Amino acid sequence: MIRSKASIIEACAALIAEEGFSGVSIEAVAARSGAAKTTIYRHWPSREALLAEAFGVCADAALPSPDTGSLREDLRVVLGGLTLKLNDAGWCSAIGSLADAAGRDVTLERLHQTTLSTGRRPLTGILERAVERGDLPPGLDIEDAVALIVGPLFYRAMIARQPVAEAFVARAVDAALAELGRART
Amino acid sequence: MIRSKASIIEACAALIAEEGFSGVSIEAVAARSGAAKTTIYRHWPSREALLAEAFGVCADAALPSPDTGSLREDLRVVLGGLTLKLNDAGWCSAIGSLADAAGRDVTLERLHQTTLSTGRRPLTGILERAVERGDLPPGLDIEDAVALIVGPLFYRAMIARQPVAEAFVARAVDAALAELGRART
DNA sequence: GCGGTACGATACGCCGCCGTAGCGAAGTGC
DNA sequence: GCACTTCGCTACGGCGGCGTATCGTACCGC
Repeated sequence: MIRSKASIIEACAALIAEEGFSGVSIEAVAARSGAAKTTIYRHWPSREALLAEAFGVCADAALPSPDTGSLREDLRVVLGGLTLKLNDAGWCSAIGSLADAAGRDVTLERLHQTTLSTGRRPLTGILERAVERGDLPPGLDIEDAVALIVGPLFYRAMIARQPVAEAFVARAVDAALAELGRART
Repeated sequence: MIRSKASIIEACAALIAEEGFSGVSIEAVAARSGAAKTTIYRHWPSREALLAEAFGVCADAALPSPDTGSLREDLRVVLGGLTLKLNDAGWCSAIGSLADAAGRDVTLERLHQTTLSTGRRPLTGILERAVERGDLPPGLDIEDAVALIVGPLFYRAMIARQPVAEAFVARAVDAALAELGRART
């Protein structure tokens, strides 16, 4: 039947958003989903397996992946999508608690890195196309560029824990592009 | 006597650095410090009180607060200090786990905000003096400026979880200053 | 409508942690 | 050196989570 699986994952994702990655217990998932604890253990071998699967649900919703031909416009679109997520407490809780837990568990570190690299793919794509067009200098370090662009946004939302305003995103883009547009030292 | 208090705080700070803010139990502190659980409860009314006090130890070590008259040089010094902390796994664990937990507990949110505003005071001081000297435009939004400057560094260390290189810090400074030096829109 | 499967409910033993209590042994002040 | 404080040790009842086992039942395909 597997009619319970979906509701279990949904409940688990909601709990991750509320309580954080390490604050979710199987008992709580069972209570919230209406499923029995036994049923959960029938579907997943361990707590980690369930969490990993449920995590995708609340963090994987992809960013837009525009290709307008204009670097600035592409960035505006993709960072608009990112801003929506950064201003969502549940998303921040999920990502933040996983990032935190990743420092103490190799398995979680892998999950976190996978999530990260999947999530920023739209952005790296934009940057690579901009390099091909000549809008950004060749040999650009994509990793550095991503950190320069989204770093201020993540800091604002997840460290300072304050809302990310559209005007601030614009400033961050201006700052990053001013630097990235220069030939490298 | 109070000879036990110091060792308890020290053990608690070490555990925060290792296990994160919400991964510390009184029993673990007792075992690690050599003190009895009873003694801990004699000194602190609750787990939270102890954690708050111990947190200061492993996160409060102040950044340098230079005033060389040169904005770039001041930034170089203070961000050098910050980079040392960001490349320390214990510091990241402490700050990151508190930032994460702050989303679910008002008391911890206050502690986190206090830690943040204390920690960035050297940086805000530098920026304010630069504005007074005319090196930065008047009316500069200090909050925005701080996020622009340190955001990429925090992202690199605590989100991407990779080492922060000196060259990257230089690029982040260049990017932020290029934007901050402009008149605001 | 009959077998098989997926499920819910309950109960179990185990563990780790909570916060408290009682006691005896050190160290400290005078 | 005596009173007093601080401390370590042990034990307690309670709680919540773990992962497993058992049993009864609802749903499915055919």
